[in-house]
Amino acid sequence: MAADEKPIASVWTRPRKQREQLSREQIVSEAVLLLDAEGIEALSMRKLGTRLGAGATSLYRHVANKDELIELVADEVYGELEVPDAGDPAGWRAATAGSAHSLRSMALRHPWVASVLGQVGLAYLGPNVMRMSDRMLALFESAGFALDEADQAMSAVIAYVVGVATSEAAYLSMIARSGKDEREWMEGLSSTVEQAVREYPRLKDGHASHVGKDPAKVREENFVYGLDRVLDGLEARLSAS
Amino acid sequence: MAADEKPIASVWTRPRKQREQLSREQIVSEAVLLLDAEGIEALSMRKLGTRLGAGATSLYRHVANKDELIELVADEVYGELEVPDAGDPAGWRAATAGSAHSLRSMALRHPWVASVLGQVGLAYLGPNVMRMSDRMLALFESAGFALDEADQAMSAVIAYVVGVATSEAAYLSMIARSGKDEREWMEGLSSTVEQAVREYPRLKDGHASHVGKDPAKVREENFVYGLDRVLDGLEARLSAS
DNA sequence: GCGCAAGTGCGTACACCGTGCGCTACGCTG
DNA sequence: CAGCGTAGCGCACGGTGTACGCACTTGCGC
Repeated sequence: MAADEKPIASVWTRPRKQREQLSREQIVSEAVLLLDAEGIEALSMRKLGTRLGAGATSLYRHVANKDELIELVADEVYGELEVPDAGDPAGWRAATAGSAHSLRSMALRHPWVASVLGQVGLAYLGPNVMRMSDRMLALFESAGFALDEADQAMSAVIAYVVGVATSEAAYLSMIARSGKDEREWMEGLSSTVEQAVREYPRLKDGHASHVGKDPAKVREENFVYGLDRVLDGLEARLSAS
Repeated sequence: MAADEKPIASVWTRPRKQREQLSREQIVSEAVLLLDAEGIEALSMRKLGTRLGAGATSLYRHVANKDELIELVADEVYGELEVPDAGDPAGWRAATAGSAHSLRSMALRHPWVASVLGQVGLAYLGPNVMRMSDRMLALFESAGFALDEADQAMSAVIAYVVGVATSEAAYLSMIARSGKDEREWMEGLSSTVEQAVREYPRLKDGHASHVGKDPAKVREENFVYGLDRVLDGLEARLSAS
């Protein structure tokens, strides 16, 4: 022992330099992990800090505040989207449908995105959002839309997908919170539904016609149906000019 | 003074029975007011209680928890929707378009709804939601859709409108938080936008073509464009059978 | 090699949140 | 008048976002 312990203390006791050094990228990607695992309401600066082996307020050196973190995180997952290259005009419809499916499945992979879209806007300045907007716009231009209309057409498709995904994601996270299976959950609620639906024969029949089917498949079919209608409408517009 | 003050005390000093009596309806409608005035992040049980002249925790006698309150509040504003009666099939398109406009303008009147849709789902059991779903379904059935397809068609239209409204509402609340005018805000951001958009000529031109126009009008036109495409797609489907 | 500025992490603190619990006071039924 | 059910409330607990100032490390100019 003896003597001034401070300088010795040794490499081992000293807290590894002064932490491994945080970075914005690290923070954002750990936040995505946390969000995927526990949902939006479980994201707190403290918990995220702990996960990174850092104190709660250390994150503020790299991120202005929680809202900014959420914007970063939202843009991050937009980076997962796959938008095909603009090829021949004939492939336009398939390419657009592919992008739409990619967007939907991203939103279902990260259901918390849906609860964040209403705060964060959709198309704002994040590099990944911009890149994917640009690529989609290229798709529509190559199909024959003039720039202004291409923008409107793209927005329409995105709006449709976001709308579907919002409602699906909300539904799925509700189920996830209950800890049950999608099927179990529907069975558990069926009596309540029956009662609520009593006065509305149309809704009742609608519900009845889904019973017994695979809910995930039904959701997918509904998505495709609407997407086809949107694309039909756009295609008609295209061949009119 | 003198004597046992209790029974006298008089109607005036006595704290008005024991408060005016809260009710679920009162709570919900005051919550809507608060949300409209200050946005979603300003809604707290304490603040809402105070506004109602009640203690914070008194609300829990009428509402299970904050999440349930939010579900109630969401259903409440769905009650503002106007869905025309199902009349002759010819009027189907106009009636649907009317419903869509009604939904969009509700969402812009109450921009917080957008940030709540991702948590609350859309179509779940609230009486107002059910009533409006039923009426819209009637619209599609009277147009000639079979029940199952009517349901898909309705969902498609709603998804589109929700998607547009989500992004518009997020955008508008962002501006509202900044305290600026929509136009001022866009000007304040224009240099940032220009920089972000530098590498993407398509996005750049798209932005450029909007400059100087009335932003609210642009948003409305974009909405109508997409809605027309969706309705075109549905109408085509209808005349094919 | 040294000293200093810039940048990073963290402990503390504050104001606020949702909500469980148990007490009180009222209005109603018998 | 007794008693009971119910509504409101004060308090407390554990959690939140984040401002602030201190301690330390790192990198750069001499």
